[in-house]
Amino acid sequence: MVRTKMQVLEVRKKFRILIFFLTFAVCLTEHSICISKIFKLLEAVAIELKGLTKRSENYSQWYNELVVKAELAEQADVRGCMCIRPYGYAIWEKIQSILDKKFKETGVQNAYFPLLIPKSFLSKEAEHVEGFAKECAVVTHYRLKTNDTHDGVVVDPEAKLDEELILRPTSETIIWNTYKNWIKSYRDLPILCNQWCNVMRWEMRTRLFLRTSEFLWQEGHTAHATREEAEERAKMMLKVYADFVEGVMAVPVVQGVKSETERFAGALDTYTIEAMTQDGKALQSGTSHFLGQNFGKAFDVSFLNKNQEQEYAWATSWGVSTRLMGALIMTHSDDNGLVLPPRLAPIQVVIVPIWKTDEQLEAINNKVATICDTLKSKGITVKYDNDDQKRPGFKFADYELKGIPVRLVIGARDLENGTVEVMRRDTLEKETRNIDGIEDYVEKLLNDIQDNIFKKAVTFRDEHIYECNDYEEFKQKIQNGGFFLCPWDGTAETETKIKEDTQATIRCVPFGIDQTNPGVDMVTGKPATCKVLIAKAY
RNA sequence: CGGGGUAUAGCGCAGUUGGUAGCGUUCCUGGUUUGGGACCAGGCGGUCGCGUGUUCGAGUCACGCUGCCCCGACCA
Repeated sequence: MVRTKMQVLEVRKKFRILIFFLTFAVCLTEHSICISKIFKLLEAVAIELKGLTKRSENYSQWYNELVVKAELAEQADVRGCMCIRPYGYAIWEKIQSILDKKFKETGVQNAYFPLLIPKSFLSKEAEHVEGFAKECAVVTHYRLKTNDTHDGVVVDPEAKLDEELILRPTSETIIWNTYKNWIKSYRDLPILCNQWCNVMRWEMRTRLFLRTSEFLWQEGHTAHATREEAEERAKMMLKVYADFVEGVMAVPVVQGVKSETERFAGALDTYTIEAMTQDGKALQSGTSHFLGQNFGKAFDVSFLNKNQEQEYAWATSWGVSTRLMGALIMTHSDDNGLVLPPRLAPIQVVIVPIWKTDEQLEAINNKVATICDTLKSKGITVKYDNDDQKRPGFKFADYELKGIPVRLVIGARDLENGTVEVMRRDTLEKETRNIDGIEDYVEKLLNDIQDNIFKKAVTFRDEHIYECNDYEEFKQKIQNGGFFLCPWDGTAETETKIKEDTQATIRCVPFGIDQTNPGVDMVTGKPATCKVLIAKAY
């Protein structure tokens, strides 16, 4: 990180204190002022100057610090839960509004189903309960009683529930229990519902946005008269996700289908999009499930088809969560902080004035007012920060940390020359341009940034996808991250062995690759059924 | 659930053989500043996680409890 003048002054101050201590230490050697203290102070000086941890030093720590320092989210004082701060939530709201529109364009309607689900519902689909039981939080009582001293101290719950409730880990059960009442005839189908909500999964280990006990998501649940229609819907929604994640978030993904062991509990097929993080791991960013008739049978949802036959309804479900925020961060951001794609940035352009006198500020204010109006008329969100409580250098660093795509700086000097300084966040390149027509330039620049960060991410991903047929070579190379395209014999045993040996898992059977003659399995040497994508995952 | 660590000002930390708590930062006030995270001066802010015990006296010692973090198990 570039050391600023002010930081240098700060170091000098710290060293003055240090030298003071050292002098003291020399004077009082017989009293043995601890050398370790001096080292501790040195360490403190180093930490203070470091700012954000570098990605190359500790990727995991860099991520955690960035989420907090960019004011996206923080750990709540509740086990495994997070508080999403206004800036982070603004990004989520943009994700929501754009996706919501895309869903509706395919005929989906929004609805809402309860947070609490009777425990017995979960048990109705055998595989489903197997997959989720361990992650369920259970409501066993209602009404707390306070203690006898009436000092407001809440003690034990008083009334036990006859039937315990679970907090939804996902809503297939309550929704299909409801669909039973909605579906009598093929004329009632399809039903295409989505809900934006929270779910709760009692995870052992959590990380902000990537895995939290409570998280926000959308879950779509559709019911269809035919198998073909349901399968088509599941694939259609995966395409909606992939188009959104690549087109709006500028995050490239690999699309594919999950292996049997990795697929959703209760699904016949799980389609997935897998993003690659900068440390070469896979991040499952969205899934779409073809559920067959499993939930139709479990909840007795049947209808009279066109041939006058009673038939169980066919189902899909599909979801993306606040985990997308993690994918966003781990694809684009750098050692200076967040890098946001313009199409998702809550603020796309920030304008910082630099002035000495009130007259100068007023002149800049007037000039900026017209620029802001023109930008807004182009649909660009712009923030003018003439707060005189903060110095320009502070603002520069802060807006870089927050990932604002474009920064304009206008000072008294620029007013005289008719210029403006333009900085793009993705490359941190600065240039001075004529202030006339700057709005058109900014509009073009935003598009350039969107394209550039996507291309950069695609290049990075493609450089880290390897074809591999040799298990020894694989075991060695996978330790440095990356996606590996390998022939697989289709057995769960092989999958387990790979996981035990390397911690890597089969992410998917990717679409769009040649599967004729997949070769022989690199672990067992048996004929392969297909080539699969293997990676370590978040 | 097992192993380890930790708990002192909003945040990050120091606190020696037990003697009544301090540093940095944040925040507030005033002034000087403002083209890359300002400086100087002054000020506010803590029943030291909770409980019991030992002691004339506990942040410090003992015992118990609780929260959080790390490692493992777990993770559609």
